[in-house]
Amino acid sequence: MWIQVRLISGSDAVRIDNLSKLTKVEDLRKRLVDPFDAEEGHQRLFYRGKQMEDGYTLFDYDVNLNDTVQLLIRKSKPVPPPISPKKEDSDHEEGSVSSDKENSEPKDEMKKDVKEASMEIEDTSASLYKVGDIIDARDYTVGAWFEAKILKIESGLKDEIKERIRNTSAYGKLASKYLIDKNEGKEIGEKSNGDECQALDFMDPDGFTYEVSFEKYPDDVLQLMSVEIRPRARTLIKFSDVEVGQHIMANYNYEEPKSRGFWYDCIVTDKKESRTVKELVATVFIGADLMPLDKSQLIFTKEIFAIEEPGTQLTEDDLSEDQSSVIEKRVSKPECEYCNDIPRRKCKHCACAVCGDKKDPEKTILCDECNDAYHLYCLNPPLQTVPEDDDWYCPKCKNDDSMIVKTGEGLKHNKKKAKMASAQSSSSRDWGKGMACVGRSKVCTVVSSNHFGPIPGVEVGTLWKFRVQVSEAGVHRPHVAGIHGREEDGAFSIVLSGGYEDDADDGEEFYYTGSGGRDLSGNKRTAEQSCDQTLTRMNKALAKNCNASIDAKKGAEAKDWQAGKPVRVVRNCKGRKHSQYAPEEGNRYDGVYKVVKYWPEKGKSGFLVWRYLLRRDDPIAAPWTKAGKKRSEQLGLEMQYPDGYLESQAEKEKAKETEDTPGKKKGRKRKSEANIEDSDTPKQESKKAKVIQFTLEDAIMRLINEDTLNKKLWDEALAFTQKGSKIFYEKVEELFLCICCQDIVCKPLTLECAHNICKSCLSRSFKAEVYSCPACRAELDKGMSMTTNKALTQALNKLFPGYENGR
DNA sequence: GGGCCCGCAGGG
DNA sequence: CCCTGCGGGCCC
Repeated sequence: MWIQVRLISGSDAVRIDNLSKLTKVEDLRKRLVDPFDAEEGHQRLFYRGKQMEDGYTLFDYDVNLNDTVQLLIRKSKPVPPPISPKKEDSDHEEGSVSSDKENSEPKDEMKKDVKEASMEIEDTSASLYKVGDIIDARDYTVGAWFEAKILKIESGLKDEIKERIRNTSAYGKLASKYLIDKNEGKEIGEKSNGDECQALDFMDPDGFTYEVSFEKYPDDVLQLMSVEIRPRARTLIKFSDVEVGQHIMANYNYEEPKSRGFWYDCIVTDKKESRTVKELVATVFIGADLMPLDKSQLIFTKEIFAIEEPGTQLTEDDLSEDQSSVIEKRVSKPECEYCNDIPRRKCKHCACAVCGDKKDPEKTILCDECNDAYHLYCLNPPLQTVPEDDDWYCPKCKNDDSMIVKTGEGLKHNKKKAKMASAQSSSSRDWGKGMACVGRSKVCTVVSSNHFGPIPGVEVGTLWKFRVQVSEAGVHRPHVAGIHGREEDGAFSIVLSGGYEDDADDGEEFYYTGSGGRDLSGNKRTAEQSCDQTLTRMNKALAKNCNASIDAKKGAEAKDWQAGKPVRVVRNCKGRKHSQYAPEEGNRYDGVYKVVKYWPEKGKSGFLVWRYLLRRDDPIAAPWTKAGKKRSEQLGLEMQYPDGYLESQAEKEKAKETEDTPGKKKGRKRKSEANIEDSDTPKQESKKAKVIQFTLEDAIMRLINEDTLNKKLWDEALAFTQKGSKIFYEKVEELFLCICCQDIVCKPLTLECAHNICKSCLSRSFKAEVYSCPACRAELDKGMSMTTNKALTQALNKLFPGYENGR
C-alpha cells in the first residue's frame, strides 16, 4: 500500500510505499524524515482534518491506498512550553527551577503586559465593541465562528488567554503565512518567530478581554481577545463576485466534506465557473491551531460571507428595530445528522436507542461509554430510577470493557470496527499492503454498468494482474463476486476462477456453477458449500441470458442458443488447477459467450447447486488459439499492472536486499537486479510497435462518413486506428467530449462553430438566457433549431453501445 | 499449503 | 439501508 504525503504549504507530494494498514503513526513519521528533512518530533500529520497521534495505526484513521496525508513541519520546539506560572507564583521562590532561558523570556513579557493592563482597569471606551453587540465569536477548540453576544469587556488580556496563546502557535502561523496585510495590501513574508508572544504582538489584539456567550449555547461562556470576535457576518457574496485569494467565511465539514458543518475562515484558492459547474476550492482554517487545510472544496457556494470590519457591528438596539432583514441567519451543522434535530422525527442516534422517541428526556439515561441514550423503561430489564452513584453502561458496551479503545480525537467507538473479527481475537496479523482491499481508482464510463457485450476498446486477450483492474476496465465490475448481473436484466459478465471443482472447461465451452449456499459468517468471502443454492440474485441473472423462459425448478435449455444475451467471460489464473485454458498469470478477457442451458444438480458437497453450460460466440479468435495468439502479439497485449505497482514492488525488493546480510548472497542480488530490469522492459515497446491496424466495421464507417459536419474530427480520430482500438476509442472520447457535462456528447448538436454539445446541456444554457457556444462563446441565435446530429448520434451509439443509458 | 479475514462494489 | 461475494496477502 502506498499513500501520498503532502507538505501543507506546498503542492509537492511524496509517495510512501510499502505501508500496511497496521503501520503506526510513529513509523510513518520515520519514513518522512528523509524526504521532507523534518525530524520526527517536528512533524504534525493530518488526515481528513484529524491530527494523527502516535500509537494509532493508519487503519484507526481510515487511511487508504493512494490517500493524501498532510504534513506540517513546525519550526518551534516540538513540545509546547510549559504553562507559565501565575504572577503570584513567580514572586514566591518556592519550587522555581526555571533556569530554562526559553521559559523565562516570555514570562517576563507576560509580567509587563499584566502591569500595563492593571493601570487602566476600568476604561473600556477605547474598544470598538460594546456589551450587547451582535457579533460572531470563534470557538477556540473548533476554530469556527458562531453567533455570539458580548457579556462583559475588561481591560487587559486575562492570563487564561495568554496561556492559551502560549499553547498554540496558531496565530503566528495564520498571520505569517496566509493573511494579507490589511494596510499594505500585500502578502506578509514569513515571520520566523515560533514565539507565541511575538505572535501575540503581531496579531495586535486591542488589549481587552471579551467575555462572550454563544447564542445557541448560552451556558458556554468564553474569554476571548479582540481578534477572536468580529461583527456578525451579514454580507453574502455572490458566487460570481468571489475572487481567488479572497478571505471569506464559509461552511465546511472536515469530517464529512460533503455535509454541512461549521463556519470557518477560508482563503479562496481556486474557482471554476460555468453554467453547470460552480466550484470553490479554498484553504480552510480549522481547529484549535487554525490548521490550514488546503484544497478543500466548499460546497455551499451560495453561502459565502464577507468578513466584516470591527466597529461596523450592529448593536442590540439595531436588532430590535428590524430584526429579520439585517441579519442573515446562518445554518450550521445540526446536532444530529440523522434526524436534523427535527423534534417529531424518531431517531435512534440522538434519542432513545431502542424506540427512537424523543419524549421523556428526564427518564432517559446516557451510556457513559458510547453516549447513546436509553429510556429507563426501554431497557431490558427496565430501570426504575437513574443510578446515582457510578457510571452506567448500555447493553452494548457493558460486556466488553476489555476492548474499549482509549481515544484520540475522532477515534471514538466505531461500531463497525468493533464488530470485526480482529477486534475479538488478539491476532496481530498485518494486512493492507496488497491489492485485495483497495478501491477503484478509475471507473469505466464508456458504457453503462448494465451493458451487455464487449467493452469498446478492450480487446479479446487483454490481461490484468488484479481483479480490481478488471473492474476499472468495466469488463467485470464486482470486486470479488464471480457473476455480475441483475435479476431482471441478466448477467453481464462472469469470472472463471476455479472456485468450483466441477467446472469443466474446454475453452469453447465450459460449465459454470452459481453462487450462494455458503456460510460466510466470520467475515469470509468464500467458504465450503453448506446449503442449497437458489435461482435468485446472480444465479437468476445468469439464467436470464439463456434463450428460454425462466424455470426455477428444473432449469431450461435454449432453443436457439446464439439468440441469448452475451456474457463477457474472464478467466483467472486460479482456474489453472482444472483448466488448461486459464491464463498463467492474472485475469484475461476471452470474449463473449452465451448460456446454452442451466439446471440444478447435487454438487460434490451434496447440496443443490445451479449449473450452467456456456458456449463461445465471439467473432474474434480465442486467445489460446493460433490465430488468437498471433493477434495478441500483433496488438502488443501485455500484462497490465496498477499504476505504481511495479515501482512499489521493486522498492520492496530493494528493501529486502538491504535487510539481508551482505556477503555470500551475491548471486541472489544479481538475480534480483535482473528482475528489476525485467520489469522495466515493457516500457521499451517500440520494438513491438508493429500493432496491427484496427479496422472498423463497415456499418460504422458508413455512419462516420455520413457525419460530414464533423469530418475533421473523425479524420483526426481515424488516424489513431493504427495505434490499436484502445487508443482509437480514447481519442474518440476526447474529441467528442461535451464541454459542459464532461461526458461523451449525448443527443449532440453540432454548432456552426463546429463544436458538439449535448442537446440537454445547450438547452440548460438557453434557459439561463446564455446564447453562446459553451466552448468558444460564439454567438448563437435564440431561435436556432435544436435538431440533433443524427449521423453522429448513430455513429457514437455504434461505437459505445448503450452509452446514453441513464442520461 | 491451507486457513484467516479485511474493504469495496454491487444489487435489492 | 443490508446482504453478498470464484480477492489477495499474511501467518502458521
